[in-house]
Amino acid sequence: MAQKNKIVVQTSVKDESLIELRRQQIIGGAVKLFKEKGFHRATTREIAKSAGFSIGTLYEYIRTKEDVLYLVCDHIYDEVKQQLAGITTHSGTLGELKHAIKQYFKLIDSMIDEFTIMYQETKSLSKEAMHYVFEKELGMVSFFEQIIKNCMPSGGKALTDDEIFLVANQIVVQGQAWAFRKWTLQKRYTLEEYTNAQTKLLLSGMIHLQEEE
Amino acid sequence: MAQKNKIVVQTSVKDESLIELRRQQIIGGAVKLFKEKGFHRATTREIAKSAGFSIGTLYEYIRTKEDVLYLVCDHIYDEVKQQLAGITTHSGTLGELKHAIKQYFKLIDSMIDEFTIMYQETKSLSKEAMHYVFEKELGMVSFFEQIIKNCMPSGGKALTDDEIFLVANQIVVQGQAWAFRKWTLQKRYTLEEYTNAQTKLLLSGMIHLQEEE
Amino acid sequence: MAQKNKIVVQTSVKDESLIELRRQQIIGGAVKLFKEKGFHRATTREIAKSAGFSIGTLYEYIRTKEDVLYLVCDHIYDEVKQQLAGITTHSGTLGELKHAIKQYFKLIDSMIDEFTIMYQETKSLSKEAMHYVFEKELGMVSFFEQIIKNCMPSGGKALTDDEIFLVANQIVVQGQAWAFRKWTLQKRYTLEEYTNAQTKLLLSGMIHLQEEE
Amino acid sequence: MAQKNKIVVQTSVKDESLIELRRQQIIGGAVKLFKEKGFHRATTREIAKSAGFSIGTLYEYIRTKEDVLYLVCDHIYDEVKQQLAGITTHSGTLGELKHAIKQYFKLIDSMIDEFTIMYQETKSLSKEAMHYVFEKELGMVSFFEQIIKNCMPSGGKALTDDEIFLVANQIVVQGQAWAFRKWTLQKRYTLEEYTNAQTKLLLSGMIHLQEEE
DNA sequence: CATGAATGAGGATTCATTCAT
DNA sequence: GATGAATGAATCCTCATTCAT
Repeated sequence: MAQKNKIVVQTSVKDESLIELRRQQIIGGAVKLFKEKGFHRATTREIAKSAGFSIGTLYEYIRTKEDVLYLVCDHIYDEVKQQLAGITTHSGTLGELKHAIKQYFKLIDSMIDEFTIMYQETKSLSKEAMHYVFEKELGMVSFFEQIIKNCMPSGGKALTDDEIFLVANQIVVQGQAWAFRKWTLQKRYTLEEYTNAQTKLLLSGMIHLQEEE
Repeated sequence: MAQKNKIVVQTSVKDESLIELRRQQIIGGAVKLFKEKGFHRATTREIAKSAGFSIGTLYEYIRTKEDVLYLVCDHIYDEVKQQLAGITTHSGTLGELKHAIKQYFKLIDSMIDEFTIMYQETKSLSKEAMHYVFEKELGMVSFFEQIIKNCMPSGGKALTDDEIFLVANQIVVQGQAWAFRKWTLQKRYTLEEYTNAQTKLLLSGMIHLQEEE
Repeated sequence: MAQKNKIVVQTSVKDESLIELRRQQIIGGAVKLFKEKGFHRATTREIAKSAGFSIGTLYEYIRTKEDVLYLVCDHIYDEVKQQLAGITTHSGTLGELKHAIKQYFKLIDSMIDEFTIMYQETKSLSKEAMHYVFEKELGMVSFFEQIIKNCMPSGGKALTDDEIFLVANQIVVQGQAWAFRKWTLQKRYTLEEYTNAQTKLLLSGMIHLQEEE
Repeated sequence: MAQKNKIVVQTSVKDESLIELRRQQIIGGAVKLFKEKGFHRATTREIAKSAGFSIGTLYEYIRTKEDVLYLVCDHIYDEVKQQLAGITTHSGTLGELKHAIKQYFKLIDSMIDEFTIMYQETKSLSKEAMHYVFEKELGMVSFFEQIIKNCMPSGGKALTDDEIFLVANQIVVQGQAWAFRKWTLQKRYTLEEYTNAQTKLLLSGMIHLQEEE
C-alpha cells in the first residue's frame, strides 16, 4: 500500500500547521455534509459553514470544490493505511489473516460515511485524482494478497497468484459491502457476526479451493 | 423478485405506446450520458438531445430530471427480472445455482453502464424511489436465496437461513463488483474466468461450511 | 355607452354560431381560472381544459392568450351594457338615479369575479384592447352622467358638468369598490345596506352641494 | 395604522445598512419596471439591472421574485404611514379632516406608480403577504375613522360607527381612484380641484346624513 | 373541426469562485 | 489570514404556439 504521487491541493496560506488544522475541519464538515446530501448537492457555502469558517477562508485552503472531495478521499486512505499498518503480526498464520479481516471490517464500520461517500462520488473526481484513488484501492488489495500469501498452510497445492488476487478482492469488496448494504445486512447480523460468517465462508472456500479441481 | 408499487412517472402525453417508445429513447440517451459524466453533470438539454428530441418533448414524458434517473434504475431491474426469470431450471441441483450465477454475471457484464450508474446515483433519488430500488435489490437477493435453498445437497447439516442469506448476498455483491472493478479485474480475468473462479470459491466455501464447526 | 370599434378576435372557424358557443365556453372557463390564479398564472392548456376542449381547439377560436382576456373584458361590458340598458325609466326623477345605482351595484355583485379580473388584468392587454376597455369605462360614467343630469330637481342652482362628472365617477368607483373590498365591507354591510348607505351619502352630498358655497 | 408582524424577507447578507441600501435600489428599480410592464412581464434580470446590479446580487437580498413585489408594497405603506402620521393636528375640527384628505390625496399623487402597482399585483402575493397588505389597508381606513370620529360637530345626531366606516372607506377609495383613473379625471380636474370637489361632496354628504332620515 | 404531440425561447434561481476590505 | 458581498454562467423547467393527423 505504498503511497506515491500524493496530489497536492494548492493553498495560498503559508503556515503548515494551520493548513493541517483547517483541512481537518474541512474534511470533517464535508463528510457530514456529503453523507447527508451527496457531493453535488452540498454547496461550498455549506461546506465552509460546516467546517466552521467563511467561504472566503475555505477558498484559502482549496482551489476548487473538487479539492474537498479529494481531500476526503485521501484522508480515508490515510486512515486506512495507518490503521492497517499496525495490524500485521507477521506471524504468517491463518490467525493473522482472520485478524486483518476483522480489523479491516471494523475500520470500515467506523468510517461508514466516509467510505460510502468515496465510492459514490469517486467519478466526480478529475481523471488524475480518480487514478490516485484507484491506486489506493489496489494498495488495499495487495495488502491482503501479501497476508494471504504468507499465511497459507504450507502443505497442499499452493493457490495461484490469480486465486490469491481473487480472494483478496473478495475481502476488500465484502468489507465495502458492509458499508453499502448495512441497511439490510444489519437486520440479520451484527458487525461481529457478519465478520465471523464472512471469514468462515471465505477461509473455508479458500482452503478447499485446490481440492475441488 | 415480485414487482410491487411501481412508481408512476407522470406524463402529459396520453398515447401509451408513444410513451413507451419515448421512454426507451430517454433511457437509452440517459444511460450513455450518465455513464460519461454522471447524473449531476448531465443537463436536461443534453438528455433530451441524446434521446433525440427537444427539452420540451422530454418534459412531456417526465416531471423532473430525477424521473430520468428513476426511469433508468427501473429499467435495469425490469431487464434483470426478465432475464433471470428465464434461468431457473428448477432442477434443484448445484448445477442450477452455477447456471444462475453465470447468467447473472453475464447480465451484469452486458449492462455494466447501467449498473454502474444505478449504484452510484441511487442516493440522488427521492426517498420513495430509493426505497423502490432497495426493494428490487432485496428481490435479487431472495432470488438467489431460493435457488440455494433448493439446491443444497440433502446430505449433511443444512445451512441456516442466515447463512443462505449471506451467500446470496455474496453472489449479488460479487456480480456488482464485476461492474465496479472491471477496470482492474479484467487485467487478470475474462468474465468467464472470473465467473468460474468466483463460483468455485463460493460453492467450495458453502459446501464445507457445516463441516468446519 | 355606445359601442364602437369592437375589436375582432380572429378565428379560423367559419360557423358563426359555433364560434359564439365556443367563446362562451372559453369565457366561462377563463373567468373561473383567472379569478383563482390570475391571468398570468393560468396556462392556455388550463383555459382549454376549463372550457371543455383541447388546446388545439382553443387556438381555433383565438389568436393569442391575450385574446382570452380581451374576450372576458368585452363580455363583461356587453353584459353591463345590456343590463343597464333596461334600467332607465326616463322618469327624470331622483328615484330613477337611485334605481340605476341599485341595479348597477347588483350587477357588479353578480359579476364580482369578472370585474375583479378586469380591473386587475387590464394592463396585460395590448394598447389597442386597453383603449377599447377604457372607452367602455367612460361609457359607464356617461351613462350615469346622463341620468344625473336628467334627475336633478329643477329648483336651485344646477350642478356644473364637472360636478356631475365627479358624481358619476363616484358611483362607478364605489360600485367597483364593492367588488374589490367585499372582503372587508361585507363584515358590516350586506349589499343592500351598502347600496342604501352609499346612495344616501352620495345623494345627500350632491343635493347640498350648491348650498355649501 | 399600527404596524404588526412585518414579514421578513430573507437575506444572505449580514450588513444591515447595506441591506437597507440595496433594498431601496431594488424597490426603485422595480417600481419603474413594474409600472411599465407589470410584475409578471418584468424579468428578474431586468429588475436587477434596473436596480443597478447583477441577478446574483439581487438574489442575495431576496429569496424569490415575489419578495420584490412584497418589498414594493411594504415600502408604500411605510411611506404612507410615515407621511400621514405627521398630519393629524388633533384639533378635532373639520379642518383637520380636510387637511388629512388633502395630504392623503397628495401622497397618492406623488406615489401613483407605486399605488397602481400595488393594487394591480396584490393578488400575485402569497396568502401571507396579501394578508399583511390587507391589514395595512384596514389601518388606513381606521386612520380616517379616527379623525372623522373626533371632528364631527358635536351638535346633532352623531354618525353611527358603520357610517363613519363607510365615509372613511370612501376617502380611501376615492384617493385610490385618483391613481387608477388619473388618465380620465385629469382631463377635467387638477389634483387640487379634484381634492376640493371630492372633499366638498363628501363632507356635504356626511354632514347632512343625519338630517335625511 | 378537433386533437394533442412537439417545439424551443424564455424565465427564475443557484452556486462556484473572486477580490476588496 | 479572514471575511462576505458581488458576479454571471449555468441549469431546470414552463408554456404559448404550431401543425400533422
